[in-house]
Amino acid sequence: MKQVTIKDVARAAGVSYSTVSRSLTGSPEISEKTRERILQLCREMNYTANTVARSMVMKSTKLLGLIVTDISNPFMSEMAYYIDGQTRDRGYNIVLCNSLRSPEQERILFELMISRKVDGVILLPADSESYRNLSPLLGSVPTVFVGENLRDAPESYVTVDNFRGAYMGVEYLYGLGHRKILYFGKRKGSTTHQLRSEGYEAACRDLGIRPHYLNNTFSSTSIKHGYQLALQLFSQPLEDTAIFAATDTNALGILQAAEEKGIRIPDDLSLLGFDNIRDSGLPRIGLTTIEQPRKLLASMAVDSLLDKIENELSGYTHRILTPTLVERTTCRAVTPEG
Amino acid sequence: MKQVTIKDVARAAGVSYSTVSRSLTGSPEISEKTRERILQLCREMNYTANTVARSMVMKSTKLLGLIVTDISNPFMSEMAYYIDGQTRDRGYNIVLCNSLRSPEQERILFELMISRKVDGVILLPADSESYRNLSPLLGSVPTVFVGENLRDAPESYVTVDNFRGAYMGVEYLYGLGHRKILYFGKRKGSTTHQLRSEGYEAACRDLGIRPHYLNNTFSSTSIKHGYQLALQLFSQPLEDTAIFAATDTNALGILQAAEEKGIRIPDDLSLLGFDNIRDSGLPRIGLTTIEQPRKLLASMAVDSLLDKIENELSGYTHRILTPTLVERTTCRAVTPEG
DNA sequence: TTGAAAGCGCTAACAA
DNA sequence: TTGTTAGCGCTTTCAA
Repeated sequence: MKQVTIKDVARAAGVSYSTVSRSLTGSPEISEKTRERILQLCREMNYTANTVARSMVMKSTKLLGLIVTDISNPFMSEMAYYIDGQTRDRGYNIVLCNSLRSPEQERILFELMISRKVDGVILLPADSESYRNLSPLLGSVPTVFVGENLRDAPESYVTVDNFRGAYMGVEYLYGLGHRKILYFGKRKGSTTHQLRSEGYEAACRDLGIRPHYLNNTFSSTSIKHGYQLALQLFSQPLEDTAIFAATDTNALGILQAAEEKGIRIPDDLSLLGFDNIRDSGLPRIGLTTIEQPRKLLASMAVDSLLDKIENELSGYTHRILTPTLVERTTCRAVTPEG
Repeated sequence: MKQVTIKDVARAAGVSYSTVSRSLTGSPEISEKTRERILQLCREMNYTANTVARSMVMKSTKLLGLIVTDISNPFMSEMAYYIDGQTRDRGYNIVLCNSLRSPEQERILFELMISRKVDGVILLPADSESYRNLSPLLGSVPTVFVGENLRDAPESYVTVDNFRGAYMGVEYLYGLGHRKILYFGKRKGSTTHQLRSEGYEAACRDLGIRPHYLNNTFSSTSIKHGYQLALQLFSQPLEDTAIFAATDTNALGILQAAEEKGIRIPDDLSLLGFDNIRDSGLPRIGLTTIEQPRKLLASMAVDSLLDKIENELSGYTHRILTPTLVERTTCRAVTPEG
């Protein structure tokens, strides 16, 4: 597949190749007449500038690395959608990689992005250790972490206020009359989940009800894991009137187990999720949940990153967004006992 | 962000920079001793080769363009997941773009991929005209189309046998006793949909039942559109005992409308989808559907493309996979009338 | 086994 | 306004 280069165009036009370059880059130091003529010729010859060569001299690839744990996860793919939309307008393209939640893979990918000379990377981290694992590399490329609270780490991140989200969730359930609320899927190894369970606990304490947990013995969340855990839970009589699931995927698993066990939701049991993934809004599911504002999360991440890149800012920004409650059909009011 | 280059390493090692290059590329014409020493030094200096510069001279970026209509669509994101997995093993990375189903955007993106000098592109086309629109550019980069039947066009594609899938669907419903089967969401402007409705019609003819359609007046498919269309349908008494939806997203919309109208599925009406998107397997949904084998589709696409690239094959391949029926809970047996 | 040098396709500083 | 030229960081002949 023979490619036509700037030299071929120059030869055909009978000018030097810097003149062609000037026409292409929109340089002012060239006559409008010549530019028109050259541009026309480029079209005729089917010439498109070689971005790789341009990147070399410009020291900018206009490429952004996007490292997610798993693009087939609806939360991630929606984020990718928004991120692509908002960066392409600004002349960037996305190099997509899946870390598969492996810290090892994640490090390899991060190094790969560095050697590919991407202008920046947006990272949806594999776990709560990602920041620590990657920190020796963070000086090599502008980076923003998404969805993980890095507390006061000196690196940009944007996330949702998971503590507050969980707190709100408990308040909502309490307002509906629930006094026995189980937190389902508590999980180690993730700041996000740490904060969610802390928010739950704080709210319980403030409202004078007893916090209690069903721990997630799996290290990741998926519908299947939620289902297995819930099956276990439903094998004994349940005292609780409401379950607060750590994630929507967990909640979906609970839904499935409940259906099999003949437990009606919300009639017998209220269910509240966290994330508001796309699936949750589907007919027949209608999961009430705490929403992470994905579009906003994406645009904040993009803004932070491009600021860093384009203004050569060397600082960092932390943005914590407040989640909102999306009421659907899995929670109902009950009369508080006692 | 100062980057260390091959020259810095060479200087530090007291060798010429071609020696460093040889250590890195695994060239045989270098002593094992020197290589070890250099490699060690690279690690110490935190040096990673500049892929952009390498691409220039190698005339290969090890980058593949992936153009989808919308990565937030679960079908596409799963494809992306598999494609990434199978290409990264082979040293490639993916540049992801969304065409938003706009032929105009799609052409711009395709040109962008050409100027980025990707080694190949995998295209999930915006519509049935994509091949024609893009054909002037197809000579510039190895390409494979996914999910659209290009008939006998001289370009690689991999797709599912949509005709056969629809035919199988009708046979299944017929076997369950259904004689009045509505095809829901017939749509123009897509070979895929053309073939599906042809398969439906052929099966009806062969089985001696009357084909009839509810046309999709929207040009794209989404849950919302399916919902609106179904609402319209359910506003009058329905003769049919089964609906064959052109896509799972349509079927999901039907599910929602049915729920609102108090039509029980499958008790009052059987529903069959097409695609088997992830959502369809969710608890409480359990849509019976014709499955497109996504993982296989992805690996065939990757194989076709990499064959073309790595073996500099100038021909093309057509691969049409047979779909399978996934039985879940939205279809039930009825006693045929008459 | 190693070094010197050309060249990949482009941009931009400098000259004309 | 245009041309000449250096150089971006690398791989790969060709010589030594």
